[in-house]
Amino acid sequence: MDLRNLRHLVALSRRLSFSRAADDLGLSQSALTRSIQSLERQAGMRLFDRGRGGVSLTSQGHVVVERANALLTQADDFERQLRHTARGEEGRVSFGMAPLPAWTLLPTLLSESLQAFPALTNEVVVRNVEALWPLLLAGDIEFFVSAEGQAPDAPRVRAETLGHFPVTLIVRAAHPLLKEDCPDQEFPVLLSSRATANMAIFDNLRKWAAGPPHVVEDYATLVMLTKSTDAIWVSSAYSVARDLEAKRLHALDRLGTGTPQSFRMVIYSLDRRSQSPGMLRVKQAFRQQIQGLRNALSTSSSGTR
Amino acid sequence: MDLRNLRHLVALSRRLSFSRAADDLGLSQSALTRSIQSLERQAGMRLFDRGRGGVSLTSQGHVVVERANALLTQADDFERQLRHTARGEEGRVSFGMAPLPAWTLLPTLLSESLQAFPALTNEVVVRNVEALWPLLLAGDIEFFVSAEGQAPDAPRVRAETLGHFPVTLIVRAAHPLLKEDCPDQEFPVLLSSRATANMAIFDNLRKWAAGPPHVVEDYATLVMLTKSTDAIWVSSAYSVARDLEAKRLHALDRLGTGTPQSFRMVIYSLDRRSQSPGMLRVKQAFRQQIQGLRNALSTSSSGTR
DNA sequence: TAAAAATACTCCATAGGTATTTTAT
DNA sequence: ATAAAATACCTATGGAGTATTTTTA
Repeated sequence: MDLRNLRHLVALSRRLSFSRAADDLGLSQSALTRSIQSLERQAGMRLFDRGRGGVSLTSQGHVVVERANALLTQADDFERQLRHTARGEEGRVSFGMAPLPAWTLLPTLLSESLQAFPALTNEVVVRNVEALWPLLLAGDIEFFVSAEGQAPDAPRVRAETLGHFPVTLIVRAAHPLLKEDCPDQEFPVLLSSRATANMAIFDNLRKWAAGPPHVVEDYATLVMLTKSTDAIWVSSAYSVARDLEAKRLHALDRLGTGTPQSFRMVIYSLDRRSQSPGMLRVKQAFRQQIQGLRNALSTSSSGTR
Repeated sequence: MDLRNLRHLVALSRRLSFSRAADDLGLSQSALTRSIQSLERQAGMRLFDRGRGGVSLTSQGHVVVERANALLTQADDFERQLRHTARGEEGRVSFGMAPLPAWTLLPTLLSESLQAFPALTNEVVVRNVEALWPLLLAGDIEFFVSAEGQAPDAPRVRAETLGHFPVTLIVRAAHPLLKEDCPDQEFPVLLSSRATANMAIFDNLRKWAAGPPHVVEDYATLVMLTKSTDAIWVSSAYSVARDLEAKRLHALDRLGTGTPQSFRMVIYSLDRRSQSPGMLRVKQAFRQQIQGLRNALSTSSSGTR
């Protein structure tokens, strides 16, 4: 059953004239005649009565046209949904996020997605990197976003850079270290991930750090702690852009030369799996967001000249 | 959007192997490969991930396959309904019947139709011939069945013979005329149609008839009258086969030579309209029924030898 | 007789087949 | 190295166009 013939059928049923209907369809009259003939042959019955005074539907024709219309409607729906799916505006995206990128990027992404593409189902898992790898390898998630780190060596993994996050030491407003005449003094250190504990930055921190860093995965808690104590939070300015802007938190310019000023935010996926349109959309959205953060921060810092 | 491609899609989604699926479809592996490629090109996205360990659906593929399945199901339904409609097992038949054929043929036809083809809607109008012609010409009914008569000359009409009905004079059991020694006596005459009043038979009846015939269109009334009075009913043995068989009514063998012994039962339709499968089915059913009546009556009359 | 549908023919796009090459484990 | 998918090349079916004939009111 060729849908093309059915489209011809309904066109003819509307116009009740081969010439006019053919015109509507952008076909020649003869082509339409043969198409309908072929359809009638397949159907095994006459669908139209031809006469000088035009064309009329037979009683069976009426029934068939109605059903053909229903079928064509569903076929059109299918094609439209197909286009949406191809654009990642429909369907499902399952992915993972490490806490820092989740806190930084997820709220904006989801609020945009929910209102722009209500038909797209987002399934997001927020875990630490160690927990995300097995999910990726098992195929439970299509990709995940985290700071660059070492991949398990077994599988073929595709790692694509989303952008660079500045490494920032964050302290509360009116923190002792913000004063010019700060006495040498030790402060507790907060981290969101154990992985960060091995970075070169941390060695540099030893000067003011009080003992081993506290690792807390929950961002809300970290923000609250940093605001209410003298702890130094090793994070990224991007993750608290709002609070920095409002001067509720401050960036400490004491990373020390020779230590990396930023880290790479990476999207990990299995290279044998193709990337879904939804994933491509998410990837692009994250890159734009990071670009936006970079611009916002550079203008605000140059704004305080 | 070609349904063929979608069938290939679902076949592949079931087998998850191009070779196997192609085999299922009666296609070569290369043809299936190209078909899926073409589909993916049209869709603008990958639907399958190919790997040595077989083939797997992408997340979008899953969604698309589900919808394709729904669409194909409806397409199959469409085709099945099309076949039914073509066989007259579904759809609608609108037709008319004159009282005599309606009484004789309709109950059997409808009871068979209702149980065998519940999806076929029957719309039957029972009127006298004069009332049926305008309905036919207006297109309200597709055909009607009545005894042969003169058609209005205006339109092109197709008249097809369904069979021959015997003309029968019918009287009650123990009617005076059934006795050997019946005295010359006059009896009232019953007709179901004014049209019959002009037939040659009626002249012959003058011998025993009492005045002009009574024309009654309602068959139940006619049967009741005939059974309870000495009236002579000019009808057909076919219309009261049951009562004749049970000897509640009797056929009077006094038509007289030279008068027609039977009349033609005809199905009238407009020759510019094609005949619907439903009409063809009804026509055939009527012919079979008339054939059956002929056999039943000839064996019963020969059975009383 | 004139308007509309049906046919005759031609062309070409494409689905499909066979044979072969590429790919991934 | 091998099994499976992708490609190359060819054929044939049928959808569509132009020109013409047939039909019918």
